[in-house]
Amino acid sequence: MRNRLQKKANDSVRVSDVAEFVGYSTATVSRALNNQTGVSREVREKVLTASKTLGYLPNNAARALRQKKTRIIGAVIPTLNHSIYARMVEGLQKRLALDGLALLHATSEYNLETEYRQSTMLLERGVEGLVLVGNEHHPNLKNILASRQIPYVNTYVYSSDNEAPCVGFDNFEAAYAITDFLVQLGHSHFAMIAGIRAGNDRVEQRIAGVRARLTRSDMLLPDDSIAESPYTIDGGVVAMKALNRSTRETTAIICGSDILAFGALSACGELGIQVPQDLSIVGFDNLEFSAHLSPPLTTVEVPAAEMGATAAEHLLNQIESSKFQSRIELETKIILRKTTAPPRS
Amino acid sequence: MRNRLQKKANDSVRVSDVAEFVGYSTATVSRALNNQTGVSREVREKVLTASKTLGYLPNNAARALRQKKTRIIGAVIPTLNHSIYARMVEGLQKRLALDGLALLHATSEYNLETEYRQSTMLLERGVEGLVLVGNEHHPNLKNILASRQIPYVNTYVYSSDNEAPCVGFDNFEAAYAITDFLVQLGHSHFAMIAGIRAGNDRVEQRIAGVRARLTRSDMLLPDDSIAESPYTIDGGVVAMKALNRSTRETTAIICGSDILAFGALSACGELGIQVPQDLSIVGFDNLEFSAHLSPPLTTVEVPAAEMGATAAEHLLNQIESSKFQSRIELETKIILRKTTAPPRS
DNA sequence: CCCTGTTGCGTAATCGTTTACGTTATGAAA
DNA sequence: TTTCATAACGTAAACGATTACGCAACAGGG
Repeated sequence: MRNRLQKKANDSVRVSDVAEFVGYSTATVSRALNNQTGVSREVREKVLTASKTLGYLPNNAARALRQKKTRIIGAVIPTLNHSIYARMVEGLQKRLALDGLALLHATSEYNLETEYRQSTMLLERGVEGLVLVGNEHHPNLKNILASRQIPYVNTYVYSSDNEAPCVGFDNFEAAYAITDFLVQLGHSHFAMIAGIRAGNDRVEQRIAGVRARLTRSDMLLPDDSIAESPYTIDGGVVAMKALNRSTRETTAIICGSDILAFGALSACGELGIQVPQDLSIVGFDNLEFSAHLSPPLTTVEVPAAEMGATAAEHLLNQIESSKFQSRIELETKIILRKTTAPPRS
Repeated sequence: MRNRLQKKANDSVRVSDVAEFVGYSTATVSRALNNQTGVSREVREKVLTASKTLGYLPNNAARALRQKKTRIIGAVIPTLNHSIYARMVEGLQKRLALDGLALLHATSEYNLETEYRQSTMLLERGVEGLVLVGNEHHPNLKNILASRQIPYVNTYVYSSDNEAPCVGFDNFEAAYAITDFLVQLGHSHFAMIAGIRAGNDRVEQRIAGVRARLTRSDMLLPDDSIAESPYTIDGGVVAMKALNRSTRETTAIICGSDILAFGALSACGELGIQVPQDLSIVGFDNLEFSAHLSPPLTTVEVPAAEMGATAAEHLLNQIESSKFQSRIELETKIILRKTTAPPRS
């Protein structure tokens, strides 16, 4: 018995083995396993139990070759180290799993060249769709995706006139809104701690959003009150100290990420700057720790996991129905906490 | 010309297309592309440039089917939301990419049943190796991996007598060491804020390590001074408050993660407990924020990215050379900062 | 009784590579 | 000159699934 059931460990059991075992053809077995029509209930059940007992697992490569479907989606994100992206990837992966798709991902390190290389690598792997971050990509990428008719979606970005398919929020508007909130509080001298602008269009859009709101009230955001900084706490610390030296009349600082705001807050502690009495600070992302900073951080909530799930559905729609909503906007929300107050006097 | 080069967008270019283009057989083209011997330099270069201009990308499914190699590694981790795992996954993926392998991963949510399901899903995808977290798994998992001869490695765990292949650190020893450090400082009344024990052997091992060190000095860690808590900041807050009610003579708290320590520290602020004067607190992981807490957190550094890279190499060795070091120990290190001090009087 | 449609199943082609095996040409050795 | 490696290439058979097509058997309508 054991002899009969247990094949040589190395070569696994194929549909032909199952077919032989139940005494039907591979065609019937295949139809039974993929529950297609044309198989009697009786035979189908035989096949199912036989494949259980034999320990059959389908060979995905063969299936993919024949069907021209890998059931794999790709994603290229800046980094997993940033929890905002990790959460998106997790949301993406879980949503895809519901439809039996898997996720292959790679990191770009905020570098468009790297993003391009990783994307082609994923294409070689046969991904049926691609999730990217931002609107700005290597010029060849769009072409190669178009020529192979690979659906893709840009995440973390949205605007009503966006050329490419996108799932995300309007960075300009979000920045505009949080700036508006600070202006309403009475602030008139602003600074920003932004991320690195090169290869990151979201940073540019947020800067533009802040500027637009300030301009409306005849205020300015001069270049020297924008600190570019990598997305690390230390980066926020350094940027805050630099701004403190160069622009002393500032009463409100808008950070491009809660990570940077954390650093800024930490630097304020060192510098003896009282938040929010001397200085209001806002962040972006609403990370877990943000509610627990002292004082708790006012910030903009970004629905990262939902964005991943929505991106997944976006691609699924593109693949299956070919009629789909190209641009999907997700809500951001200002989370009011304790790092903001009207400016002194 | 454009007519000649541009195929119908839908069906992509195959090696037969390249072969036809250069006037050689598919065998030669294949050999040239995979730079094997038996192709003249001249022809090889023709093939290479032709495949560039035609935009040839190999079909991985066909290759995988023929070679019986998918060049995909799988990983099942508890969650990506926890940066310690995200960092590992990133390290893993990058190391694999160096050898042209891709990573498929799924999350288990600290649930062994889920871990098992996700693992079989990855096996169907044809992963050639599996990265797991911890030593404790679904009883079937070991069997199915053995019967298919799929190499695997348990991460985040190490002991010299570990049955399974592992890459990680000795949780027992690490906990022992940090406890020893606190005992040396003069502490005698301890509490722990641990993670959820169910389905997480690392938590058990750390508790055992703490207990072992205390026992050596005739001290105890009673059950009611261990708070089990999910790995969130809020979880740390709640646990800290509970401990504060039940065990008031405690002078040192060992947290199973910096996340929990963050919450504990935050709760101490609320409760008016001075750290480190009234209470010493230590964490685990050395996350980015830990150096920026107030006071900065004394903790145990865990080399997450290195662990991922090492796990990758471990599997690569298993796959290729079949002789390999089964257990690999990584160093942890106590990071001494400001949340620890001798107990009051 | 014949005709037709449907159900249930089998045969064999197919997906795009890699590769075992053959073949030819070339040069060196005998 | 003959022989024999060796290098460079081609032919065709895999790999393991899915699926187009075909063939019985059977039921129901005429």
